[in-house]
Amino acid sequence: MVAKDNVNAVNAAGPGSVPGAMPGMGANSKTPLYRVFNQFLEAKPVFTNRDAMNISFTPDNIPHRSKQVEELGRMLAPVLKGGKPSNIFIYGKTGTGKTLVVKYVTAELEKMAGDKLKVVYVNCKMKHTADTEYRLLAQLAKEFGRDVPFTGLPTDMIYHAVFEAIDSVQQNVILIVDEIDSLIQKAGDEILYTLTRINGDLKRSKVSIIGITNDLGFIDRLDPRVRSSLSEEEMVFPPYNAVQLQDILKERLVLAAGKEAIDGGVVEKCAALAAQEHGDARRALDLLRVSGELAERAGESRIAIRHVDAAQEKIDHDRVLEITKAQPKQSQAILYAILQLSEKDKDVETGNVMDVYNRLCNEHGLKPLTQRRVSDLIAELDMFGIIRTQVISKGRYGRTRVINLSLSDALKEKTKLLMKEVFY
DNA sequence: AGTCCACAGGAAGGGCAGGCGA
DNA sequence: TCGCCTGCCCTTCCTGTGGACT
Repeated sequence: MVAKDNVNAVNAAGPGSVPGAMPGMGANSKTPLYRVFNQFLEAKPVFTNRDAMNISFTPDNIPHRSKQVEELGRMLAPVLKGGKPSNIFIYGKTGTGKTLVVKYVTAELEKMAGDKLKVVYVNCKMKHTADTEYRLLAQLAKEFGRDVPFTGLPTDMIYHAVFEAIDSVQQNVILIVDEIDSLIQKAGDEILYTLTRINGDLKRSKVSIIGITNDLGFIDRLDPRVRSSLSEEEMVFPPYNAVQLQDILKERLVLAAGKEAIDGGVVEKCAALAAQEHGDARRALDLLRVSGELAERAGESRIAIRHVDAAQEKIDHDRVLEITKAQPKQSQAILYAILQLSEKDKDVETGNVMDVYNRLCNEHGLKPLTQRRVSDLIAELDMFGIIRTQVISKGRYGRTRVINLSLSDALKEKTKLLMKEVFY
């Protein structure tokens, strides 16, 4: 194990020395870490501009989204004459360029409008940032220069602080609420009702809302009053096809690395794999970026097809293992129960998961949760994509959830090992 | 057609932690 | 210090569900 070798290297270096330090820093050129760093420094990098491969990077040109860019531009243009644009509701699946286009258009608009416009972006999926009514309001207050505690104040006080802050200067405000469905799921649609009517309480400023979601059925579940005011204008972002994804990747490669950094077929493969997942550009970029990183780590200066295969495996592994590690112990016990049951080739249903879970709790001194709570945690695991569940009726023998693991065999083994580490 | 089962899942609320102002 | 507020995790209670069984 590398970690063990490094510990030995630390001990061997003696007290006060820096393990694997670089030349000029008291380096010991024989330590394994020194060789790792040195190899990295000497290797020709695959990506000369790593930032361009990042999801959050906003390029000057967004391929295959010019229609949406222009349409959104036209909707927001009234700002330039001091008018209030309509509220806009945007939906489309993950990785279809919604956030990118909105950020790009509003940034360009801000350049032209100057002080007359303030754009505020909040992502409601960011845990502990804007995922509840209170936190969203606190985040808004902060954006407008009011410091409020992250908990403790009555909600009406926060509302007041936000209204006052927005109205302190005459301005047009565009409030971008990304992943808006997460907020409504937790906080209800009352907050949207208030926000869409905020202009009635403002004397100097005007606020327009751009709501973004990848839940296509979200708008139908809203209160009709909120629906009509939030979606004065609507935009739909269709998924990219494989050819469009190739263009996106090629454009980013020009900025990040150059065509000489990849073998033929690499871009095509990344695009094809991402196109299988509802045309997700984010997935395509991730695949290419991780492929490049794997190539670099192997000391190679070109990305080959085999790096893409390895990258796909790695992305799935990392995601699942990271989620699993971050789960509370109760959730881990439920997942472990599902893993054990699926190993025995038994029908995995809520009832027998409860049995195994209760046994695990007894063995490990955990206080078992109620069936109601376990049911929610199973639904959560489903949401993370670790398991797939389906509610079925067995007639006289009741209704239940049939649970299947959606992990490859290799990943199942790794997850099982991880669970053993946690519980034994 | 009515009954039954084993849950799913919504609603309400308890208990705790953490923060604020008086 | 105390009362009040929010977030979060959880339980309790309840209604709904849908296909097999009677």
